[in-house]
Amino acid sequence: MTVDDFSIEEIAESITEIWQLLSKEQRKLLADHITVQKFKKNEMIYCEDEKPTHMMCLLSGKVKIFKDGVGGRSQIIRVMKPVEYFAYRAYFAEGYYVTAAAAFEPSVICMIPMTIITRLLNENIALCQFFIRQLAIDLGIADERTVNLTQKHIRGRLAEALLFLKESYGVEEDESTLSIYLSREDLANLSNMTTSNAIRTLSNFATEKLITIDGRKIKIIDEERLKKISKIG
Amino acid sequence: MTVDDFSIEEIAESITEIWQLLSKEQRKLLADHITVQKFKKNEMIYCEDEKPTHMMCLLSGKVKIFKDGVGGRSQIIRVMKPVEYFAYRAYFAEGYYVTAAAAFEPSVICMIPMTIITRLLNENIALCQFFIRQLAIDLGIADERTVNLTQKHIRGRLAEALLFLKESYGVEEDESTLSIYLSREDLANLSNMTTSNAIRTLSNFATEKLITIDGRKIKIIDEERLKKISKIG
DNA sequence: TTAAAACTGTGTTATACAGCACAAAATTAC
DNA sequence: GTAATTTTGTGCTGTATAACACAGTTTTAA
Repeated sequence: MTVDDFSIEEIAESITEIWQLLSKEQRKLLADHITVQKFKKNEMIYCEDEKPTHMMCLLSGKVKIFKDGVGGRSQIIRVMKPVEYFAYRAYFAEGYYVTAAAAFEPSVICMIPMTIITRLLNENIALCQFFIRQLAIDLGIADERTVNLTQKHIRGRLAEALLFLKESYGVEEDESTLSIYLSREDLANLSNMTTSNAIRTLSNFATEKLITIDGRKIKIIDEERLKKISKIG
Repeated sequence: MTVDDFSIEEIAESITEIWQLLSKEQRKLLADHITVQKFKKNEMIYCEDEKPTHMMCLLSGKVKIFKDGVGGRSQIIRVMKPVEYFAYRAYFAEGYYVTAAAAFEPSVICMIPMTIITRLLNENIALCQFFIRQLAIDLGIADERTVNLTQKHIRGRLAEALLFLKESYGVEEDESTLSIYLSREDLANLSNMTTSNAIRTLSNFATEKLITIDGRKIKIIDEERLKKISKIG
């Protein structure tokens, strides 16, 4: 049995965090309703104000969750890496999406109808608790982020964004080059600043030998000083 | 049977949203472990970095959830009114409080040990779903708020705060005076600005006949224009 | 292969907002 | 009831950061 080139075993392996919580029948129910979808670079996955129908699990690639604000300025709220779940909040809150999602890179996403999740939730306490934990963690991060984005200065915010990217997506074999290559604009949208200021501040960091930049490749040289800059704001 | 002057029936009536989800034995378990605590005006309820032990339900009074940021500047994250639940997020996320809570006014709070909640969660799906819903709603609000606080201008943020207070705590008999009397500093901390700017912008709003101010009493006169100011930022 | 579009970089200007100082008023404490 | 403290209000100054303009570079498309 396969779903769009992926065997159900492969998918189960990927979504093991949820899969292992389920009974045999529940797994069957899930397997029968899973679909897999591919997204090109920069393709939208879902849009703000849309009605949520599926929970998603990123199988491969990288995804941003963002929100368009005043004057077309976009704010990246969080980023997803494999294998993380997203797009379920709005359904649980019985509302519409307040964010949008797009692929940073070509991505493969596993889609599970929320109606199925709801059915499973009615008979599986462990699954309920999985979502409680996830939501609680994300809410804590959101509260932190609100204060950091509003109160820290530009250097602190950019330093934080770089460290955040390292933590989220890791580094290449050299142990210091960020594994994600973002445009300056995305970097700005992550750190709540204009593109010009992201460019300028990034150059300053390079001059100060905190990082090196080669196009979109960013190498973190002095993580300790970056942390300090991020902390003091 | 009473808990600090409150009969268990009175408390049950207050926390009905959770109470009605429970079986007879579960109610007994809860009732046996509930305590009630009173807080004076401005008294701290819990602090950042503390270990969470109890879920709380505000029975009467008004409470702010806030976070101290860079340079002692404090940001109000959300406000609670009776009968709302709070202080449970950190426990679910298996971490410490990332926020603090304090009483705006003399408040009475019902405390339920998280260990009891956890036990109940293991046997009560409806209760699980209650928390999933609450957390999902709060996360949506947090995401909205992040963008509003970072991107809107000062007037937009203050207008939003005033409307938010009206929505949260309602108005007095005259249908327009906000039922909560905040210091200019709290108003500033709610809207992410300095106290001086809160004062100034508030006066401007009064001059423009959007509101009237009499000490800490704020009367909303032109809600439509306020909404417009809040929306355009 | 060339044209078009998107991205990156830099300098200049404009401005929203913070920071500070100080006075008046209101509240709290003794 | 008087002093001390906190809160409110106002003006002035400084600065962080947005906004704009433009040029060079890279990527995409036809």
